Amino acid sequence: MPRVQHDLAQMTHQAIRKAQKKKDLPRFDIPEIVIERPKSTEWGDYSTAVCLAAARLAAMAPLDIAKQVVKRFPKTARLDDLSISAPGFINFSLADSWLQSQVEEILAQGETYADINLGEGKRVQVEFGSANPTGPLHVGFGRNVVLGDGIANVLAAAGYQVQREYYVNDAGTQMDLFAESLFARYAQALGDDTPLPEGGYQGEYVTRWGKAIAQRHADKLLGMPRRQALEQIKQIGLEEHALGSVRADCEALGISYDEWFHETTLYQEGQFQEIMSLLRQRDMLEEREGAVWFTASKHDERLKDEVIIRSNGQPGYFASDIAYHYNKFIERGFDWVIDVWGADHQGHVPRMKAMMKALGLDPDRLTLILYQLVAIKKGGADIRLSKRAGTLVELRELINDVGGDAVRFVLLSRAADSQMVFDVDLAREQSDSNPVYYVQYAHARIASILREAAKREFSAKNGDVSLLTHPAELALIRKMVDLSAVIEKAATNLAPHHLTHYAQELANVFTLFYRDCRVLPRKSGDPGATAEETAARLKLVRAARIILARAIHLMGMSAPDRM
RNA sequence: GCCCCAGUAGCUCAAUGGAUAGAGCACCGGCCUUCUAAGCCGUAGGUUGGGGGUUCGAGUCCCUCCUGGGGCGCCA
Repeated sequence: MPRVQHDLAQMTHQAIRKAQKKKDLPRFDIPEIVIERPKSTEWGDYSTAVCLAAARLAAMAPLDIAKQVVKRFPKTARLDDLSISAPGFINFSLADSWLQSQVEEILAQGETYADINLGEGKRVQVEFGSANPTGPLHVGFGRNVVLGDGIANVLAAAGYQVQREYYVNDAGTQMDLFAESLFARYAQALGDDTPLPEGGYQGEYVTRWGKAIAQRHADKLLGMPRRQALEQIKQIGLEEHALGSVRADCEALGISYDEWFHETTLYQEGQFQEIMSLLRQRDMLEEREGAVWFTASKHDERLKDEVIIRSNGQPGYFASDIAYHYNKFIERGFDWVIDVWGADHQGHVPRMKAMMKALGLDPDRLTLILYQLVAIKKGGADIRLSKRAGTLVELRELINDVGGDAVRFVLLSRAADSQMVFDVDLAREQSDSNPVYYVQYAHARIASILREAAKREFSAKNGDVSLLTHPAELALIRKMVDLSAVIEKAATNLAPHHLTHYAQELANVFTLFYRDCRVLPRKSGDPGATAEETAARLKLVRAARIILARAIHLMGMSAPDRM
């Protein structure tokens, strides 16, 4: 758990304080100390610009402040060089001996080496996916699940206790409409001329599912009263088809949920009534025009009131959301809840925050992650996605063509805020040059070296890590040590896309090491490596495999031994 | 009209307010007798949409304009 930047910031702080005590520096409030990775290696491994920020406060030149800080800097075996560069940066360089020791450390700790304890065991729920279960997932929802699962992975590595949940919207009008559409296709498959309902689901898959149900259940449903038949076909469509395909897609992408939470359960056991009376007590409800409204405008003038129970007596989606979040926080006691939504739900965010206040909960305990919708390009043309109109590009189709890992990598590699254009044809064409293979290939290469070493009976056992002095070896270790910082950055910003960049960099420095440093001796001619080097490098290679596999697993992908 | 998000290399995208803005793809030129060539090396590519401001320092923060995406339902 090497939180190098964190520790350096503390040490810098100590140094400034000490210099102030000794009157080498005047008294001033120490600004936040940010330790960063400089772009060029000539500035060392880490640097800070705190002296520039302090110049005005101290009424001194940044360079002079830096000299005092360096003079008072605590001794540490971790660093072997402290330097100052104009106009007042302090540059830190990690000691080779410390870097080498990390190889042993990684071998001892395994894949949890880079984990940190930011979360201190707090219970966090990440709810993602949660598409209406009225059809197969399309590419846009692929982004949702990949982002959500990536966030969950990163938070788990950062010391949170994470629960992954899919909210199944199995109540409400969309579901009824879906049931009616499905019933029509089912009846049609049996030669009964039932028309699609107005505004019904037109997608080809509804026909397909209708046919399948007709085959499996014959005309059983046609004989029932319509109400009962719709209820039955809703259940069949949901469990056997819609959720079944969601589960299969998630599996193909390497995603598994802890809980599939059904909306309908919110309306059982009187839970919903409880919440309504709670809101009534807090004077957040009002009856108007035959409906029950949530009076968000009482708390914040900028907000609009929202219908909770429609004039037809049916609760709306917001009613479910209130009950659902009451359940998350109060019934199940999560410390923090993260919901992952498409940007088309952005207007909903302020109401959710108002709801938290109305329930007497700190709004900061609920984080809404919004990702920009995926634009699809196919055959050179932009496609407008609509599940009801049946113009979606199925995620399954893409996974079959390109593979789950490649789809996942592409969808993960962009920040949630970026409006990504997914060119389906290009993704297929370039599937061979997808960076995911570069990363996995590096892992397979490592596995290959270790296989060969075992076959030729070379062992890392007595390897002396202090022999790892080649620039390519040290560069590799530096990058491995950096994983903690990447986890921290991804966890604090809820931005797992950093992992994809890190994995590529790590694969790259490994490949350069592979090019420059022979691990196993050649069988003829110049062996390329002494017995001692082989043993030490085998240790390094094993450690590299651990860190690379960790990065790959955090992205939810497989780390193959052969390709 | 109001609100949210974005605009960075030919394309797809990175870059906790820091030093010379980086990758991948595509293009061009080299490299397999060696632990995996799904690889390596090299060349080229930029007024970070325009303008103003804050700051020692701005792709990043603020204002404004332009362009694109999304939202402003008793749908979810």
